[in-house]
Amino acid sequence: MKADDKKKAELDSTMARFRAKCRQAGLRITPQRVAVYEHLVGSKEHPSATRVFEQVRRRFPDMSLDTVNRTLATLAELGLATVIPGSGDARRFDGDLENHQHFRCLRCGKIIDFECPEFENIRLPRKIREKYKVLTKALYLQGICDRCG
Amino acid sequence: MKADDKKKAELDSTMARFRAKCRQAGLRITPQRVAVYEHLVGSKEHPSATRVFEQVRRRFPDMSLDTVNRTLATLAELGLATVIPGSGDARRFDGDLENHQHFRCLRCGKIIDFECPEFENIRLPRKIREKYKVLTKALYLQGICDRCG
DNA sequence: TTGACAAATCGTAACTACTACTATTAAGGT
DNA sequence: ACCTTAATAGTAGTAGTTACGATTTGTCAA
Repeated sequence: MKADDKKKAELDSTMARFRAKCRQAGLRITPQRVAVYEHLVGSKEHPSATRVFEQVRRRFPDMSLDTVNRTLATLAELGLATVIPGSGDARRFDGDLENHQHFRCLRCGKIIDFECPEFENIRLPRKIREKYKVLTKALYLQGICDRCG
Repeated sequence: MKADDKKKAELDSTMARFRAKCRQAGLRITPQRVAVYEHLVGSKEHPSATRVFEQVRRRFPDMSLDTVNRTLATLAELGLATVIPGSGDARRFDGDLENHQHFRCLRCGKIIDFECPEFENIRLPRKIREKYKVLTKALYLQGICDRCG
């Protein structure tokens, strides 16, 4: 199973980076943090904190939702995860650091990844570049997905 | 004061469009709706529902927050207002229908408008255009503003 | 290894944003 | 002016997030 081996190697290096980042920031590597992060990078569903909690709880029955929330916030601060733009519902998280954008279905809430090189290469207006410190730049689409349309 | 006259005329036509849209959708034109909409289009601060409530309450002391929330949702449905992308805090609304984008300061929460023709002319990937029904497209920036930086 | 320290966690409570419900009010057509 | 019914005020309920104290447990150094 070559494909599986490759996946496993990828996960290993991802986890190694996670550990490095934590150590570098003086953060402890707790089983809870590892579990939350592992779940996030292993999931393609862009989960909310509650969703992560439900899933991780199956392996750590007495983990608290607060820990999940704090951990996700920490991961976002470390740059190991991002909060996906939204319009007022529960925060949704993404552990994929590759440059990509999101489409959200207004009916079922599903979030779909896509790439848009044209957007990534865009030049922001001078007024913005010079006056403000831009930390994140996202193209955010909303609409109806194929299953709901 | 020519400038003032022009502003007044603009507001008049904006309110006329509001009335037309309501009538067309079979919605009643209540003082509360008018007050909320007037405040929204007159404000450049991209207010949250609570903020609108606080302001409008000064003229309508017994208006309820629920009405503000419902009205803002209605305005968004009618296409007279938009919900600005965010990362999980209170929804912020915008009554400006001109095509423009938003920068949000992570420190003070201020939202700044800007235009980006390059973005507006962007061509979305085929995969997205063909498979999904895209209803809104936004460029969303986060960072630190000039006053906070 | 063991022990000490401090960070992280659990459990729970508090808080905020938003939504739902019911009785009452009032917009808009006749 | 009246009647119908949508919209509102007031309030209660729900969901998401944050805060706090007591306890646990990584991490480091002896």
